[in-house]
Amino acid sequence: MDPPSPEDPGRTSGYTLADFSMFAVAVDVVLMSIQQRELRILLVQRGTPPYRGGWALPGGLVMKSEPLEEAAQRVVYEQSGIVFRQGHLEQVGAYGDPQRDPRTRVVTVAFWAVAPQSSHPCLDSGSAGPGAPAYLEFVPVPEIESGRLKLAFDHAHIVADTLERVRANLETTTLARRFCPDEFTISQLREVYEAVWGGPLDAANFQRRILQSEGFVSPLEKWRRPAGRGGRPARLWQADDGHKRLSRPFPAPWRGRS
Amino acid sequence: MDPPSPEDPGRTSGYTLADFSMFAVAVDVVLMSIQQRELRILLVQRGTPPYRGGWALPGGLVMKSEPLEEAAQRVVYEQSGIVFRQGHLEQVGAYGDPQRDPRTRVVTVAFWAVAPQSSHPCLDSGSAGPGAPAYLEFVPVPEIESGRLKLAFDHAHIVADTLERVRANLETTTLARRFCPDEFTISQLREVYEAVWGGPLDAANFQRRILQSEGFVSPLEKWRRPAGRGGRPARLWQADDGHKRLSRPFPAPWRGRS
DNA sequence: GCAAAAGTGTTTAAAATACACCCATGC
DNA sequence: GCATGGGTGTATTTTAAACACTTTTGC
Repeated sequence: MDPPSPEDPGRTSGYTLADFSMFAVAVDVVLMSIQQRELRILLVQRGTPPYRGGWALPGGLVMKSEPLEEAAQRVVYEQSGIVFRQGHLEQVGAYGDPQRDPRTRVVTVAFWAVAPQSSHPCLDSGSAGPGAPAYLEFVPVPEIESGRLKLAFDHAHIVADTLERVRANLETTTLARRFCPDEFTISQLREVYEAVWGGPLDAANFQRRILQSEGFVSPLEKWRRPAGRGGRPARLWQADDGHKRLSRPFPAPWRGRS
Repeated sequence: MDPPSPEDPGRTSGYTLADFSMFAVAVDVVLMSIQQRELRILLVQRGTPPYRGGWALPGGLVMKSEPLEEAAQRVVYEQSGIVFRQGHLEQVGAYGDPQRDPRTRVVTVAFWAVAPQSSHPCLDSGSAGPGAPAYLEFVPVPEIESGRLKLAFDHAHIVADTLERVRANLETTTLARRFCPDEFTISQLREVYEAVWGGPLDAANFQRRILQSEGFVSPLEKWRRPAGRGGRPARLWQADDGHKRLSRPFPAPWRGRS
């Protein structure tokens, strides 16, 4: 909208009720998982037009009296069979460009969530209705960010915004714990940072830095046996309560310093 | 939604088209301004039910083919006469609780923006239709955060989320420049930080820290005469291009350190 | 001259970085 | 023993914080 000229007689005049229509409201979910030390995002191959055969985020329309968060959990379950924790769901934002869906105007609310590590997506054999995906898998983030994979709608935009948010939040909050099981080692936590930031961290300094942050992790009197070809047993830790902002940001080497 | 039981025969069965309805979509805007060294937010006193007479954020329904950002600019202009820059508009998120509006289900997309310092809101004498506010003013943030002022709908929640975001972004981005005019002094920039964070900063250390951050400000060969009872003239600076993430976060004393 | 605001210098404390080194295990 | 991963110690560099001090103006 051009800045309206101040000499307009009445600023709210000129509209009729027909100008204000109802909208289709949808949710799209960026479901993340770390597998083989790589950050991955669940993508579905669309079984119906538009963008039939193209890659997209799991998503769908919100029901009449359904909270947005519940819709996000529902569509992920319907399309992949994956159930994730309520606390591990966070909003990215609303995407409402009038042209974003070629069929009709849709405002979509994007969420991101963490899938349990063990979870593997599976198609719903019982239903192949509209919206049912043809195929789905956890795709490594580098493959998506390279641009080789074309995503439907504005989903590339949604993914980019989400990754920026998640990477930034790793610096300033205790978010990394969400990617870990209930009991975890400091190395597992470090692998989260390395997978999301996409680069190695000094294990010694990482350990100290985490333990210095109050309210991040608490020690357990348990140890994990070394896997593979040996190594000292690692102490297990549990997450402290709540999703907190760190008192001091966690230093991120992945961004060029001035 | 409870986690659905895995033995459900078909995950997508059981819905009919009637379950997916159309929604009213609105925008609400947290318009900020620094006046008398205080951060303030534009609030309108509602002229129509619900919450008639209560305080609320400027907002309204989105039109059929209107981008969300344009709707945000439009409703602020209609309700206050204030026009702000496109670049100074950022989304906070979508708020879609089924009970958030007592009349019908409304999904609102919240934005925050910066008003030019000189701008003062005025009612639209030409129109008193539905949605036209009865009164409006820039209310100091401490007054809102104290809880003495009750806000309509979930607007207290929107304001809280916005303030958290803006305060955090001052640390990690060059956001503060948006609150300044085209040419400004380092003290003016510091006053932005002090108003938003709500506490004093060391002027000497602040100056150095800003100048060390590449891509924040560029010097002009201009100086501002001291106001009031004297003082050394201050150099004027201009904002470097774009809204950038700082290479190193700006230290915030307002958050307790561990 | 004196007060006020802008801006620089200097000292001290704290934090990040790099990396050497010890610990406990599997084979 | 040796490789492997867990974990601690320590020297070095970088950054933040506190505040003394100089500069340039208005009155």
